[in-house]
Parts: sequence; C-alpha cells; structure tokens
Amino acid sequence: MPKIGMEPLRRRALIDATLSAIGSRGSLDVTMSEIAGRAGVSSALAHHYFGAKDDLLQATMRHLLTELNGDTRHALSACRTPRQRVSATIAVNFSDKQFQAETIAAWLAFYVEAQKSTALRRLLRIYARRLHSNLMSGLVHLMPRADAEQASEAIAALIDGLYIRRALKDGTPNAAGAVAIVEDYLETRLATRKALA
Amino acid sequence: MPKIGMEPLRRRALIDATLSAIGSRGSLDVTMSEIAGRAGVSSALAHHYFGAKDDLLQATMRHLLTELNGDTRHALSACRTPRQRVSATIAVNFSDKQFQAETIAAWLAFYVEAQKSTALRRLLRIYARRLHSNLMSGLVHLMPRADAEQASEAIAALIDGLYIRRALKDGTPNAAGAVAIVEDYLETRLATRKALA
DNA sequence: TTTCGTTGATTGATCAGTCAATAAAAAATA
DNA sequence: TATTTTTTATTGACTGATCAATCAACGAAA
Repeated sequence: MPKIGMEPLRRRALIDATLSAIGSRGSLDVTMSEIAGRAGVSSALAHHYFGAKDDLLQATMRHLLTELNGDTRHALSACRTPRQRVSATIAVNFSDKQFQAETIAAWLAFYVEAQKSTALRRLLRIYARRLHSNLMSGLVHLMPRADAEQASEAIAALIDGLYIRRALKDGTPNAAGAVAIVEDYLETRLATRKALA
Repeated sequence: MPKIGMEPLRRRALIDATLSAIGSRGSLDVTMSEIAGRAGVSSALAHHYFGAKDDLLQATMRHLLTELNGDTRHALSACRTPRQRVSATIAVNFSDKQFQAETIAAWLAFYVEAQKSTALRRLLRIYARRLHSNLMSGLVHLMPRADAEQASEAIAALIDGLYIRRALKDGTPNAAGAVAIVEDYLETRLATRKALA
C-alpha cells in the first residue's frame, strides 16, 4: 500500500463508489459505510476526506457535471455548422458513457434531492444553463430567436424525460431510439419551416 | 369529534397529509410523525390504519393515479375526433389540478422510489400504459402506426421532462407554456405529414 | 361488554459524524 | 547516516439523534 499522495486517489475512488452505490440502490439513500466499503476503505476515512455526507454527494454531482461538460466541449469542437452543433449537443447526452444505468439513476436522484439542497439546485441550474446555451448557439442560426427558445426548451425537456423513462425501463430501451426521437423532433421542426417558406 | 366510521375519513386525511408533506419537503423523506401531525392525529394511528409506511406511500400514489385517471376519462368523454383525444390527454396532465407543485414533487419522488420498490414500479407502469394507450387511441387515426408509436413516446417523454423542469422552477414556469410546447410538437408533426403528402 | 378510535411511551435499529489511537512516511535534526 | 519529530493515512469503537413500528391502556360508542 503506497502511503504517498493518497488524497486524490481516495477522493476519486470514493466518488466512483458513490456513483456505483447510487446506481445500484437507485437513490441517494446510501450509507457512508456502503460507499466507503465499495471504495475499500472505512467510513471514517470518507468523512476524513469529504467532511459531511452532503459534501461527498455534491462532489459526486460536480464530477458528473464535469464529465458531461468535457464530453460536450470535445464533441462541439469537431462541429462546422450550427446544425451539427445542435445534433452534437443532443448526441452527447445519449452517448454510451452518459446514457448508462448508473449515471441516469444518479441524475434522477440528484434532481429530487435538489428540491431540498440549495447547493445541488445550484449545480443543476448550471447544467441547465449550459445545455440551453449550447443548443441555442446552433438553433439561433436556424430559426427565429423565439422559435429557437422554444425548441431548446422542448429538446431539454425531451432529454430529461427520456432519462426518466430509461431509468424505469419502460419504453425507449436503447440510446439509439432516444436520439431518434429527439432528432426527429428537430428535423421535423426544421422541415416545417422550409415547407412553409 | 364524531367517533363513528372514522376509518375512511382518517385514511383520506392521511393520504392528503402525505401528499402535502411530500410536496413541502420535496421528497419521500418525510416521517410518519410529520404526516400524522399534518393530519391532526398521532403517528400510532397512521400505523393503525395503514400498517407500514410503505403501504401509506403506495396508497398515496394510488390516489394520485386514480385522480389522474378520473380527470382523463372525464376529459376524453367530451371528445369527438381523434385529434381532440390527443390534445385532451395532453391537457389533463397540465391542468390546474395536476400541474401543481405538490403533485409534481410527489410524482418525481415516486419515480425515484420506484427503482427500489417493485410495488411502486408496478403502479408507475400502469400510468405509463394508460397514457400510451390514450395517446395512441387518437394518434393511430392521424398517422401510420409506427409514426404514432414514436409520437406517443415523444409526448410521454415531453410530459415527464416538463414535470421535472417545473419541479426545479427552471424554464417553463407556467402550465400554458408547457402545453404550448407539447402541442407545438404535435402540430408540427401533423403539419409535416400534410405538407409532404 | 365487546368493538372502535386513539394515544403516550417505549423499543430496536440504523446511521452520520467524532475521536482517540496506531502505524508508516517525510522532514528535520543531530 | 542515524535520530527524533512531524505530518499523513487509516481505523475501530463510540455517541447521539432520528425514526419506524409496537403495545398496553383508556375513553367512548354500539
């Protein structure tokens, strides 16, 4: 066991363990012992590095946010047209890495918890703003601003809704189907504009 | 205090209290004492009438489901065309009675809890099936079955997504805006079919 | 006098969070 | 280099709070 610079390793391991615990339980009702156990350490150590449980939960959510943001930036960097930007922004949310039982369960649980915790609510708002701004950066070139605003709202709602449905394993089992639904919405929206013009 | 036939009154009061407790806490993390207190009785009485806490939670969710179903039946009974049926099905979900902070918070919380509880999951599945069947009963007359299937999936996801966003008080503040988004999706979908025909 | 409605008090379990103690690594000092 | 000292990593054991669930008891209605 190396005893040098354990802090970042442990923090990361604990965040991963939190994610997998939330994923398997399907909610934030996981004990510190459960999390620590999955990370292979004692619950006391988890408290040592993160303080309160809420802090660990926040750090976990921040991690999710960072990952999604990184993936999005990467995907957007390859885009040449506004149209591509919109599709890329959508696609990231349904990529193999993001659209995964564990991650989805965590997002959903955080959404609920955000109604109690202002800190989580703030983080979720950051996510919402980023998504909106990414979508708008493309949509605004494809339709009038008011329309773009509504389309962005609809796409965001569609993504959230598909996440929920995926969590419940009701309809929309695969990521491909989910993307198809959102893309179809977008495509239809754009086609209508063209047809009416 | 009348002491005759208290059971149905108490049960109803406890369910209402559960709903309002969940609404104000924003999650299912409410104590039996809190609920019983809101209903003006002791926690022991809540256990007396409902047994375990889970049973009370289930009864509360069943109540939500019953209400929604009643409202939907009523709305559908006034419809003359398939097109109206679809709009009516959508509208009910955003009616003043349903699209309310308290109710929305409860739905969201139940969605999360359903990942742990098979009983709740079964109830949620009933809701999903009903919604799908109601939507399809109209859509199937307006477009090919495969398209209708996808549209139904999209509308269901939109509704769930708009509920989430409402819970977080991010975009989509009012019910009217939410309906507009779903109706716009539907309208665009139908208009495209016409334009291409 | 049995059944119904009701509660206060209690129990037992679960957990978040703390703390004192231990061991090993790093740094400082001799 | 050998030593003491300090910092880092880690835990088992404990505490205190919270809660679901139970139960014995009591008053009133049937």
